[in-house]
Amino acid sequence: MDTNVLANLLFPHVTLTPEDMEQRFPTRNLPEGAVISRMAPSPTGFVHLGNLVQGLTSERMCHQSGGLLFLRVEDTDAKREVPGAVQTLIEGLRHYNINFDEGATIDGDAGNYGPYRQRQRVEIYHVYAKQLVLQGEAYPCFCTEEELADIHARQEAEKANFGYFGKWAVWRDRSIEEIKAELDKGTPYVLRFRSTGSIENKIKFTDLIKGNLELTENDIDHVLLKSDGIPTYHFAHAVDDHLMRTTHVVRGDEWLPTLPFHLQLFRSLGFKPPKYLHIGPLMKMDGESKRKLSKRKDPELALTYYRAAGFPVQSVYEYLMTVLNSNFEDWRRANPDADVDAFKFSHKKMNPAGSLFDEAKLRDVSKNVISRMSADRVYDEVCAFAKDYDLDLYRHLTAAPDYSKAILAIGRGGKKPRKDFAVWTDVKPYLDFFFDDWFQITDTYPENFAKSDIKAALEKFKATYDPADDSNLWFDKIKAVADELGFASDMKAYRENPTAFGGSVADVSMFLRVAVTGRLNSPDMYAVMQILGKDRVMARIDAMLATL
RNA sequence: GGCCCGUUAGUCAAGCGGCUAAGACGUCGCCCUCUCACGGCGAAGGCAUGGGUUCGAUUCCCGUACGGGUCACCA
Repeated sequence: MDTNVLANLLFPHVTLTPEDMEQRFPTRNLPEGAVISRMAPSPTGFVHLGNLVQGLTSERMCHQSGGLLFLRVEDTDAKREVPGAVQTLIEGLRHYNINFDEGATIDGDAGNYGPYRQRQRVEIYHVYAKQLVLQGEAYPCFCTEEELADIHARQEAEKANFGYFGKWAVWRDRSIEEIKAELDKGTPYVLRFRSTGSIENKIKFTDLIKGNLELTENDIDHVLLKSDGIPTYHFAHAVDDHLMRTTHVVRGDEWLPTLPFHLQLFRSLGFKPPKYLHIGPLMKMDGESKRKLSKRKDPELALTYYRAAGFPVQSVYEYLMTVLNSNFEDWRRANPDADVDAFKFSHKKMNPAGSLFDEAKLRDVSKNVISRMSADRVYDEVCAFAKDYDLDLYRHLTAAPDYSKAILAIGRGGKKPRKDFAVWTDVKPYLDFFFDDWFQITDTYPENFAKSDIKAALEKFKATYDPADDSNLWFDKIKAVADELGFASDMKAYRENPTAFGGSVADVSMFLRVAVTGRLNSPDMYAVMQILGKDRVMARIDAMLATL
């Protein structure tokens, strides 16, 4: 067959050539070793952990190598497109420190290698589609959906491999006349790749994460252009990543099975393939077994889930880093205050297998992250969270910012900061007793203490409490109260001979704690009283006394 | 079913032919000038399995099992 005739029949409007494209999108002028990579999501409006894992890897590799990261919107499937998705995506990723140097923006494009939305690149794809037809490596296929389903059914019956190949590839070797006849009728068609591969052959391939792989050649005549003229992912991937001069493709390892096809495409098009990093999936426990996190079943896959659950952005970010680069945790311990950007990310530290998503670990990372924040920062973040998810908390905090910050500053800073919060929803139960309208007695005294002792302790403390005292003097006074009651003021002595005393200074403290905070547990009582102020402390003790 | 990837404790993981097989989370126990939160110390717990190669295999090769992925005009 004269491929020239076919090419002009299918693409009469295409006058540009691959050479024109090369000139329009020249090789980028970047230093040796600079990584050029991209995020190429479809605009479904659903930003998930998988996106973030991939994006983080790309972003780190690009920006640590002096390269650049761009955003390309894979909107070739119009059915899945959600309005506003690009904005959601860009903003979501920006939260996580993923910023693009180039590519699609909320309302357009930025950069010289665009357009960055695939549906706007149709004429570019057609240049190469025509080229492949000319080379005899692509042909039209007029099969209907039903015919393809029938082929699949017959393959199933014959226990044959699935797919459009070999004898099943019914349009592969039709005459130009037959093709023209269908074209004249206006029958819709797709453009297929004419694969010369065989499943008898293996190809060797080195993935930057998985290492050396041995894959079976592709023998399927995959679709290049859909019947609406829009390319499939595969074809767009080859054309775009070549023209946009991508050096590294980071993607989920669900793409591994189609990699041989992609490699074929690059070769047929005369492109040098990029380096690939195929990341294992994030899994979760489902009963007894693991499985890949799924969009439909697992709400925790969505980034919005973590925001609603109250995880700081930085916590999710650092958790993901620990999953991606196993030495991140060690680095963080050694550099607790360093900016995360200072960590040297390496694809060599990435695990070839999938990882189980571990919320307990996330919580631990988060506690550490939050413990390193200043009180002001915590205040700001909690307010931002509460504004959307807990208005009551928001109002309390914003009505008394200095008071709130003082509370949040307890045990913060220093070498061994408190780690009370993993998520922002932990904040309210931690500090609610500081606010009079929330304060209530939730814990009660153990039965084995006489009310008279409790009463005496509270009264004695009241008589001597002076907020001007430093913490040592404050505590000495409590010890004195203990002594007067016949309680041990020295814990060591008490532990050695508990029966010799009515109780200990710890118990006296507990009497005060319940009266003042309403609970058996609280942060340091000295700090608590300092923040509450003498009036509140006295009022609460009086209220407790009234019940005894 | 075909093809592919993976497999070190409950989880995340170091390890890259010779080690009593790191560390972290979780669990449990003990300690720590008032509880809690920290912090410290300690414990339980592991190289899926069978063959090779080798003086020697967690490490290399093959099989098996198990887990995962993929076989669309979705990405």
